[in-house]
Amino acid sequence: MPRPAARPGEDAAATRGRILDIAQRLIQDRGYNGFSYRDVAVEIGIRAPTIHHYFPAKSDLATALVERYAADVAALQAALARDEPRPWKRLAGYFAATRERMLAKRQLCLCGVLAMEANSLPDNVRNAVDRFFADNRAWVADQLRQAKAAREIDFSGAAEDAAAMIVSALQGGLLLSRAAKTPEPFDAAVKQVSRALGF
Amino acid sequence: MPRPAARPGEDAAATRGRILDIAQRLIQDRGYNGFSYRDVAVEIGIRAPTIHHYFPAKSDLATALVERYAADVAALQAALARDEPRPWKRLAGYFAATRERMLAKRQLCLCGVLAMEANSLPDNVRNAVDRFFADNRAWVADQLRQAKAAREIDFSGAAEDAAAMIVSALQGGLLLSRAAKTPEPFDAAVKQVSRALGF
DNA sequence: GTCTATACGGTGATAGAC
DNA sequence: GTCTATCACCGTATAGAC
Repeated sequence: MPRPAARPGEDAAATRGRILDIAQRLIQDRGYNGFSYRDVAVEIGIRAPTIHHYFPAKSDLATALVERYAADVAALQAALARDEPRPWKRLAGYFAATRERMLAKRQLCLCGVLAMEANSLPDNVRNAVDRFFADNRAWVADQLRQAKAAREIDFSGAAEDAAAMIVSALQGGLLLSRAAKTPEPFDAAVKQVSRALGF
Repeated sequence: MPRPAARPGEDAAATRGRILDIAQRLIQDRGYNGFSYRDVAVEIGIRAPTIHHYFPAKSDLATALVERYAADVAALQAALARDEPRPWKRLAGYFAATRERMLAKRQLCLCGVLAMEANSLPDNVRNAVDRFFADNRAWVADQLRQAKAAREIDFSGAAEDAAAMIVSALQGGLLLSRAAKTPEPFDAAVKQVSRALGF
């Protein structure tokens, strides 16, 4: 009789959104193979099979998650490009956003986690993750070129290589910080990257 | 009657070694939560419960694995320090060894994978992984200081920060290369790191 | 040292009632 | 839209025979 909430009329897409939010947090926390529909269900207050109504298979949930996540990051990058005229400041904003969004909650990048587990993931998910990193590298490389042209920063070699190094350092820094249970390794890596670029 | 091999007298510690080898490959491939005793058993040609004879719990296997892996890497670093008088060459050898050992088999660093899954790992395993990265950072920082003192390379800032950046970039590069199914991102990241140091 | 048998819970998924 | 019931596994782990 005393069933808390979220039954019939509770809303339509609201439940779907909650499923995505909780699943994303759980994956960032424990990985794709480390969470179950049941885990998500108990947090919402529904039964596990109900989730199949929104996402028939677990891989459907993962696919939707990566798409939403990639769109969020792309929106952040677009906002930085719109609001911040100095390219080097856009890069700094990107670093800071990575730190805030991920490290404040002691979480890794969703796509970083899924890249690690790529070998046990359906192809469409794996391809979406690959695209995420390719897009990020391209965006970072673009800012690097603009900042260099504006003489705000300096680096030798191709912008694409520098971008690969930067994205790798961010992902790896998150990894080391998780193992160490402190933001120190991530912060040290980002500090050194910034210094190498000259800001 | 036609039982292939590895029965009673097959040897003592040989089976233990095979278990470790196969389990390490599977973890690097699919993660700690992505492999089972059964997977290991079928590859060896024994039954799953037999493995409990060698490693009572799965976490015991993981612990032994991290210890052996850390010892292997430490031995490599010691060999480089012994055989290579130029510190910058030792760093280059460390980068190359990471590339060969991991990327040739399309595998990640064992401790990188376990760091990702740290939240669902027993404390002793997590601590061993943390120690692995701390030791690696310390070794890299040491080579950086020596190479700088010998005027072989140059970098600004603290050697510890640069080491954090380097270890992070290596781990992240492996991650991006797994997603991309090509060594290109790793190679690009390492190329840029080398260039930033001046070799 | 390896086996068979077994316990017991978790997992993704489906069918059908309300 | 959510439930209950149920399925067919798979997972780690233990007990005891050989």
